[in-house]
Formats: sequence, C-alpha cells, structure tokens
Amino acid sequence: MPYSLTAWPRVILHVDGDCFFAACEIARRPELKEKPVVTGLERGIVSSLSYEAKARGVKRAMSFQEVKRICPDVVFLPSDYETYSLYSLRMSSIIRRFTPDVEEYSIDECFADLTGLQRPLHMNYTEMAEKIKAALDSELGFTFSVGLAPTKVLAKLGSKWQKPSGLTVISGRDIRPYLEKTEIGKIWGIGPQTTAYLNKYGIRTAAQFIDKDLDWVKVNLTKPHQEIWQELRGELVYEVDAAKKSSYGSISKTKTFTPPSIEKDYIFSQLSKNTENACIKLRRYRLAVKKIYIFLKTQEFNYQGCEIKLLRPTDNPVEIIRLIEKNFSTIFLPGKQYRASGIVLSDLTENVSRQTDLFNEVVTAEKISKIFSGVDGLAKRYGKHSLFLGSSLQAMSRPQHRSERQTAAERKQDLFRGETARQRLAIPFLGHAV
DNA sequence: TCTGGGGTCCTAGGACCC
DNA sequence: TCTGGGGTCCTAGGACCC
Repeated sequence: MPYSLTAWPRVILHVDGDCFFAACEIARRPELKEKPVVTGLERGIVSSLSYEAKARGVKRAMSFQEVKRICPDVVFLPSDYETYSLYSLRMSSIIRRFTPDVEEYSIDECFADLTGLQRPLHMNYTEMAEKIKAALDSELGFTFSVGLAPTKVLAKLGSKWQKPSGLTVISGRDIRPYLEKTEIGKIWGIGPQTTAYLNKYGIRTAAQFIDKDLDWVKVNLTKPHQEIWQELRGELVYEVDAAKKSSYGSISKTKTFTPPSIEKDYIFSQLSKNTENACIKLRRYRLAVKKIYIFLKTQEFNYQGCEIKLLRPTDNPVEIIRLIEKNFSTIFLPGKQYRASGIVLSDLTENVSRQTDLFNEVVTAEKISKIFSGVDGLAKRYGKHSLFLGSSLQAMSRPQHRSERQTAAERKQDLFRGETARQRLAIPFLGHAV
C-alpha cells in the first residue's frame, strides 16, 4: 500500500463536556449541585440530565410527567442555548491557549491537533491533555471527558471510553485492544443501518471491521465507511478544521404542534411561523435564499412536501409566504391529521441587496428589507416573538400544552426579572391576507 | 427511545451535451 | 433514427450526527 514518508503519526485531541447543558445550569447556579437536574422543559422531554438524575432512573427523551413520577424532586429547566453557547466559547478558548488548531465541532465538543507541540510546550502529549482537562474542569466548574489518539474517530472513541471526567489515550500500538472491546455500532459514523449490514457479514466489533481488507471495504461499503475504516486503523483522513464556520448550507425550522390538527388555516399559519423564524436566522447571517422546501408531517409520520424555486434570492418572509400559499394545497390533504410543519431554506447566498434598482420590484424588496431590519431590532429589545406576521397569528395565539406555557413564563422571569409582560403585535402585512 | 429540532455529506439516477 | 462512449449538472433520498 502506498504511503507518504511525511505522514508522521498525528496526535488528535477530542474534548467532550459531560452532561453539558445540565452541567452549565449547575455551574451557574451552585445551589443545584448534587440535585437531579434536567433540561428540555420547553419540549416537555428530557434533553440533558445530570448524573444524579441518571442515577435515579431518568433517561433522555423521557416525558416531563414520567420524570416527575420517578423523581419528584427533579429540577426541570428550559434549555437556555445562549448560556450554553457562552460556556462553549470559554471551552474552546481554553483549548486555544495550547494550539490555534481547534475545531468547534458542536456546542459541547472540540477537536484539536496537538501534533508537534511537545517541544514548544515542554511537555508530552498526555501531559497536554491532562493540563487542558484540568483547566477546563476548574475554570468552567464541571467536568470534561478527553480522548487522545492518532485520528479523530479514535480520539472520539477515547473521550467516550470513561465517562464522566475520563482521560483515555489510545496510542498507535494500543488501538487493537480498544477496538476488540467496542461494538461496531458505537463507532462515530456507523449508524443502525450500517451496523445491521455489517452484522450480516459477522462483523460485530470494530476490530473485526478493521480486519477486513481494503478491497472488501471498497466493494461492499461507501466512501465514508472506507474513511472510518482507515481512521480506525490509525491513518488520519479527517483533518482538524479550525476554520470558523461562518455560513450555512441550509437553514430549517420545524415545529410539532400539540395537539395535531386537520385545520388548513391553522397548519398554514404554522408554516408561516416556521418561515418567519427561518428568515430571522437568514437575516442574522446576512444570507438570502433561492430554494425553499416545505413539508407537512402526518400523524403517521409520513411526509408531504414540495420544493419552490425563487427567481432571485430573498430574505423576506412575506415574499416566501406568498409562494408557499400558492403551493400549499398541493401538499395539504384535507382530512389528514398533521403533527408538524417545516421549512428548509437552501441554495443560500450572501445577501448583497444594495444594488441600485432598475425595477420597481427591487425598490419594494428594499423597502421590505428595511422594515425587517426594524423588526429584528424590536425583537432584540422586546423578545423574539413580540412581532410577527398576520399570517402567523393563529400559530402565535393558540395556547400550547402546559409545560410550554410554564417555560415561557419561567424564561421571561429568568431573563427580564421584574419587567412587565411584553406587548405583542401582529403586522397585517401590506394589507395582503397572506 | 413510539419518535424533537437542526444540520451535513454521499450516492444513484435522470437530463442534457458532445 | 439507431448505436457507442464519456462528461457534467442537478435532484431525490438515505444515513448519520449532535
């Protein structure tokens, strides 16, 4: 097999915050320490849980009622992504003290490439990992699990090895014993489908997988699996990507409504709300969309959707909602129970809507875009849902189920202590009954 | 995990072109 | 109009991740 002489073994670090959301909540409110803390109240479902909650039998995706029943003293909190993002930022900046080569993989995970840093940092790789972990644990006030290995896939296996607060080093010559003890489905990138497929060939552990030869892998699997196969054998394929993710390939918003509905107007207004929310994000990143996909999800978990192409990019929800209105009846089946609606914006381009206009249309578009920068400003001051389109009115005013109402109240209390309730305003847009 | 929400990447197959 | 070969672009849908 050909290999390059310059392919020195690499040293990749993976850091994973333990019970990240719950841990952030406890870190900022020490009185919650050692209590069973759970986040996800806004959905009424467990999203993240402290080890105390885990010890009491609470599990992910468990319902609010169920948790209350088995663990009456639970502290059930709504998710507060803004706070978690701040902790996430602190996490990556601590790791950056050691190397600029840090990839923020998700809100609670980072990769770093430590290759070649022994001399400049005057320590060996294990010491680096220990130092990084110690800094994270002490400065953020909760624990992190760390893996150190020649590739990303192996480093990820390492950080999962001993949770919580573990540090696992998988060096090149130690790979095999780890893989023998690892079910193939536990490997990053190997999901249920591939697991079932590999099981048919008698492959149950990761070690059995890497024992297959390259030809077999090429013939029977696809590119991502071949890459994972290489990474498991200690050959680096996935570089640490330190470039900050600045843009999106797509933006989507979907929401399950409780209870489900068969009402056309109501379902349309949900889609309108999805669109508004997606456009808020679009404008925040100064993007414009050229292709949208809308879909409805039935009570039986079937999807009906359609794609709509725009003649020119836009970031304006009114324009999009008008198009959706035209297409809505092609996806809506009367009498069907729907449980969710959603929108996906793709074909995103940078929004450079500053051109001098030749057509009336463009002028109108600019006017509208000015209005929406005003809307975004108001939203900043008064809360995200203080203003919305008339077409979203039904979706905004219909009461959601209990836990969600509580959430809204609690969140308000949390964020704007002592302030009065916000005024809500629907904009009957341009007099058009969208 | 009787099922929430937001993403990315890859592949196969069709359309179209030379 | 048929046959043969090769390339690119696009789309739908699958699979996976956090």
